[in-house]
Amino acid sequence: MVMPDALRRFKAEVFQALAHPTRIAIIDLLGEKELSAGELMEKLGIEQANISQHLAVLRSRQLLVNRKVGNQVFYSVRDRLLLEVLALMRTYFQNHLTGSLALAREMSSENKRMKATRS
Amino acid sequence: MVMPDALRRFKAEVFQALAHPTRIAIIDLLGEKELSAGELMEKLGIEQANISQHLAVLRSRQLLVNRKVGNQVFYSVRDRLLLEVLALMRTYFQNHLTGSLALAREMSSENKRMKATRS
DNA sequence: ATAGTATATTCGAAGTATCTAATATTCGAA
DNA sequence: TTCGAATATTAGATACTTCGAATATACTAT
Repeated sequence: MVMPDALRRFKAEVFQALAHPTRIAIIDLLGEKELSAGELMEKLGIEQANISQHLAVLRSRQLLVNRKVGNQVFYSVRDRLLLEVLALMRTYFQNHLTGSLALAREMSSENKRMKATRS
Repeated sequence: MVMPDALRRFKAEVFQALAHPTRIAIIDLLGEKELSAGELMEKLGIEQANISQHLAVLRSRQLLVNRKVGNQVFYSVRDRLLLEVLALMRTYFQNHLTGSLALAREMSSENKRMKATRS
């Protein structure tokens, strides 16, 4: 029996939300601790409007929640289960990165550092 | 320290591959057993060219492998870890589906059946 | 009230994804 | 070798995503 289409669309939307390097970086950072939009902007070194747009995507798919404190808006991951999914994916990526040759070349110098750190 | 950009792009590509309802359906079906392109086409009821294109996406990101048997091409999931990721996501979706109101409405009749089946 | 800071939204250009229809390739059987 | 079946690729139309620039909103402090 085939999964209901509505559920497949829902899943696809969540994956779609994760399908951008900047948004992956955002979720990884927020997995450690809550951060304001401005702090994220600083850490990622991208335009204010751009991060705001990416946050809007993650909000609209309900991967993030936010709370206002005065002038600032602090974001965090809505459900830590999502972080477990990402952790599992990390294992997956480690299994297959070396098979991805063009990438391996591009990353040869960053490789050792990476293995020592969390992602 | 921020994750290297090349790695973030690689991850994003994998999520991108999962970011389509038809492709999610394909992976779910192949999680049970190897199937030919034609069998997938039949089960999903979509155009031949279309499924072939979706299979090409999944192949190019190396989520699937294939073997030829005469005229046919059989596909299977390359790494079962990916299926574990999808299984975890199922739990995630169950936690949040009910919060997604428009969807809940759309699915009200399929709901009980769904909980009884694997997805 | 006004100015300043933090964040969100809108707009338009450029790029990417998706679909169908048409065509190409590959293989086995007659 | 030609035919038919299974699959892949290409082409072109349409829809979606992404970006930076400009503008809007919301809140604080003066």
